[in-house]
Amino acid sequence: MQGGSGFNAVPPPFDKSRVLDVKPLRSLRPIFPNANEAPPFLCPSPSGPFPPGYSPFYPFSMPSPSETPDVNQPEEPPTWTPPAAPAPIRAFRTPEMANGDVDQSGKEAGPSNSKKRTSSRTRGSTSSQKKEKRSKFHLDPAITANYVVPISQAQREDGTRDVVDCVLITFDGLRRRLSQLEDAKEVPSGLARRSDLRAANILMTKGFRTNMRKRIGVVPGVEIGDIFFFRMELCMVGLHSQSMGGIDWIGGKGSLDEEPLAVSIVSSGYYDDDAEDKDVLIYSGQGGAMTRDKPVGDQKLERGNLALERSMRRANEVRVIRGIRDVANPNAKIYVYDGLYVIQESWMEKGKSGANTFKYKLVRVPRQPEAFAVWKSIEKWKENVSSRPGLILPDLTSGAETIAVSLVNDFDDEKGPAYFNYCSTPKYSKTFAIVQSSYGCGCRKGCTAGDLNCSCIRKNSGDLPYTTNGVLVSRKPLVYECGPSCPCGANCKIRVSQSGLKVRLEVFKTKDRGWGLRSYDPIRAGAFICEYAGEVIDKDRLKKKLQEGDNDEYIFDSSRSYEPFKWNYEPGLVGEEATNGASGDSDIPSPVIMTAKDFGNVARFMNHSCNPNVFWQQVIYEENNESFLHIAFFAVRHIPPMTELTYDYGTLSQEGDDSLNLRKKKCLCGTSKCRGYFVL
DNA sequence: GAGACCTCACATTC
DNA sequence: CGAATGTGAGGTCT
Repeated sequence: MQGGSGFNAVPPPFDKSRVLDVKPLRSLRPIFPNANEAPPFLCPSPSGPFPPGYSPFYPFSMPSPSETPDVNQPEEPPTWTPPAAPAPIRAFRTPEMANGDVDQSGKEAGPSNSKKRTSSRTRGSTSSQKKEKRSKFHLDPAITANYVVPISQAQREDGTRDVVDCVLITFDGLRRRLSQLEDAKEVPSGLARRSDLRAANILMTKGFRTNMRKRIGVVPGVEIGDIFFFRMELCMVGLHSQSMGGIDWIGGKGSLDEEPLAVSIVSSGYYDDDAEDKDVLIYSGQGGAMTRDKPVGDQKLERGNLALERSMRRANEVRVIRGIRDVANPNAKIYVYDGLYVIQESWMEKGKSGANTFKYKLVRVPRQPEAFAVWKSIEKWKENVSSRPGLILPDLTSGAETIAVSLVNDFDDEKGPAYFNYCSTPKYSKTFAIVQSSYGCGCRKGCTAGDLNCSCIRKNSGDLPYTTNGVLVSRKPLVYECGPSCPCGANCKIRVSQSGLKVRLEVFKTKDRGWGLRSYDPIRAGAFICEYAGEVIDKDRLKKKLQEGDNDEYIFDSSRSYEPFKWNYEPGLVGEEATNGASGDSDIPSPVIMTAKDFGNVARFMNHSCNPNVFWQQVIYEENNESFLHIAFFAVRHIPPMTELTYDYGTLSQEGDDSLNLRKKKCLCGTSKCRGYFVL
């Protein structure tokens, strides 16, 4: 995920200047360097003098840069070693098997034997070693044992952007796969529910997590504006390690000289917090709420409440995560990391039920990039498009898409991109129809997961390629969607990419890369964004076009070389040798080349990045009794609103052709993985 | 070290 | 659709 709050062409995915802004705000550096060596608690006056070993408090004095962990250090990408042998997750044990074989699964899980190693009381550098406990779930050992954990011990303690991305992408890949199995009821009931918890449990048991060392302030690799779709995601990247609790803290384990200090809170609306203001949050303490076996009671100054109280006295920063109702899925919440806050005051008041409730007034530390504030602005723009500053056109598609796409320039005076014809689907000439016997499935009521009588599901190797939420489960050489001759209705789960835009997009002027594309809505990993529409041409015509000096900057070419990246949880499908899940695979009838110079859709505005947040996937479905390939774009990871959408344009597979080499351009993606150039 | 306790989840059902 | 409900997880703490 990329930080995504810049209004003005912040080059995602990694705007270093923005992160630099955050750094000085970090104040109290290791308060508890080590539980065993920590000096007794001291509370210096804000203006000093400060006891040795303590940094002064912000804002009275800035911490010295050398004491601030450098979020922007060159990152060591996690080395990714796929398992030696493919281990499909489909191989779940039945409960009977698992119960009869508990010892074996424990043994096979490897690290689980090491739980004696450290006392659970030790904190600091050894804290993560105790975590390698046994999973509660009885999985086929082949799933867990073969899995090489690509997270080093150091990365487990302290993350980087790449490690955080890796953890989240792996988590959601596994979660989607489990969810797919659950939908298909391929797993014994009861084992499959809550794929989020199960995925997190499997990975965390293997030590597949980061930032386990709890800390006050900045969490390396997590950026303000990052979004999460499950509480477990917050745990896995060390942003907030309580799986349910709203307040997370360190210290205070019963000893008097070690007071608890809050590190983070999640405001999700369970208590009546006041979360309307973008910079101020009135947060309720924990406890006292009515549960099944307990009536409403007064809150006590203990646990999280005590930690918040102590953090207020010390003017410590507290990370704030705001839970927001997901408009696309009203049952669910999206968690937005809104940066650091300080607690300005606290009081006790009578809640609705008459019981005493703690209240904390948290105020956002200034000079941080906007996050929640962006959401508030977008809310207004969506109500009334003309309130969007810099708006040129409310809908540049002139109604061709199901959802309007704004054209905005809040950067300079340019009035819009060069003229082109908007078309929402690719223009194929007859010669490109795929010779393929086309036949529909027979599902009258819509295709249901696990129904192997459905020929469309069978074409997708027996899986429904999308989850119930319409999220793509795995990258594949080809995804088969239902077509017009399928009797399933338009609401069929296998009609995701053909049903048009789902998120509110904006074409905007970037600061140095022409026009770009971004979204007002949050986009979760695997969600469909748009397809690539243009005129389909063949290789020869492309070559000729370029030799004639046509300066076409809107080419899509699936036959280029694409940087491999791991997205599916399943090892083997998209492995180290496979490229973009496409080229070189015999499943692909023919490469797809399109130009969107004269005819195209929003996808023509997506810029290149060497570390993109969007990937393409070939999709096929039949139209007018002939099948055509489509290029559909899906989110690599969760993408916060207003983050520029980018994909990898790929590199040329055959070097030496001058007309092609001329199309190399200097890359401005600014990511740590930048190759230095890209190909138009 | 085992287990009780705490908790602003989530999905499903009504 | 909101409320009710059941099954949860990691961390804290005894």
